[in-house]
Amino acid sequence: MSFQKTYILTPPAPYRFEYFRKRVESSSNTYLYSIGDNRLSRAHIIGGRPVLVHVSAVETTAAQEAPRITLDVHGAQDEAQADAAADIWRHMLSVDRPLLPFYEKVADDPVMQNLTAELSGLHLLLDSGPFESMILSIIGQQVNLTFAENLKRGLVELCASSIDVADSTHFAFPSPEQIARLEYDQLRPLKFSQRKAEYVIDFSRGVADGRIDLAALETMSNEEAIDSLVKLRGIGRWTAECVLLFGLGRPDLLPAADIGLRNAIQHFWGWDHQPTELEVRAFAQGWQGYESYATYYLWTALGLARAAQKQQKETTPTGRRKNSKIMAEQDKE
DNA sequence: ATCCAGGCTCCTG
DNA sequence: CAGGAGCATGGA
Repeated sequence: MSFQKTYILTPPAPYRFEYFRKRVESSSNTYLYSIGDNRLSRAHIIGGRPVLVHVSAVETTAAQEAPRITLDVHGAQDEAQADAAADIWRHMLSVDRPLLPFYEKVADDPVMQNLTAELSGLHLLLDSGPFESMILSIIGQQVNLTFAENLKRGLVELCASSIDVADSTHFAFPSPEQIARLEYDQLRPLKFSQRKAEYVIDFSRGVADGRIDLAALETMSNEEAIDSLVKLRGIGRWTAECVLLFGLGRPDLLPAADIGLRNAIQHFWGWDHQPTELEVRAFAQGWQGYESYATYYLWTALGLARAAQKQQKETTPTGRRKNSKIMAEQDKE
């Protein structure tokens, strides 16, 4: 007895859905997303019940034409629940955020102009909301990405709701209540440090019992929201900024201390040193209103440049041990 | 082996 | 109050 509804999204051009698929694949988010031949699937828990969303897109090769994105929502109890799932996806895919104003804003900088042309149609691809974003960001603190994925998968499989469809299991990201019910000792065997277990569970308990009001972040300025978040144990500025960018989708967030952003500025503008946080702030004056986008494009471009470098190194081998393993790893990127 | 990962807290001097 | 150890593990 379940409700099914299909939504067609037609975001403003330029929009390339391909970037979303690649991002999901490269971050090996297999604990949340399953990748089929022509679609992505993910479960969400809404109103205490899990629903399943299949996402597919028809892309044209014309740069100025946007894709038609289809959302198939299964297992909802009623139309309101299905609509809520569709809203989450509109948010995650940034379909209501045209890119052209950003491109125009940075058009007078040749480096940025080059990047926006290269990555035309790349949108901010977000987490489902501030709670998920916070938990993922806390887990991602300090540790390498592979290890972080193991922790995330372990947490999700430990406490999340799931939907079984055709012998595959789709886990929804756990609700605050589901994580709040855990004890620290349950996360230790998953290789969480004691601290990390405390940060994740304590934050969830705060949200679950109402001490932490994530909805209130919506009406705050970036600085107000960051100030309120960093008061919480385990949450520093970097983590708060991640939540504003990837959880709330703020367009104008500048993570000026971020090592990736500083590396990117040094790399693409040919600085002889890594810019300081202060230098980043001065440098970013020209991005005003679109700092998140500029940052996101620079992270992406630097990632691609690094991958290309790696590939280059690979094609001029000096020794060829473990060839097959290295190839397999490259395929993921 | 050693050092660092898209940090942060807590302890020390 | 700056500076540094410690966290848990994987990859270079």
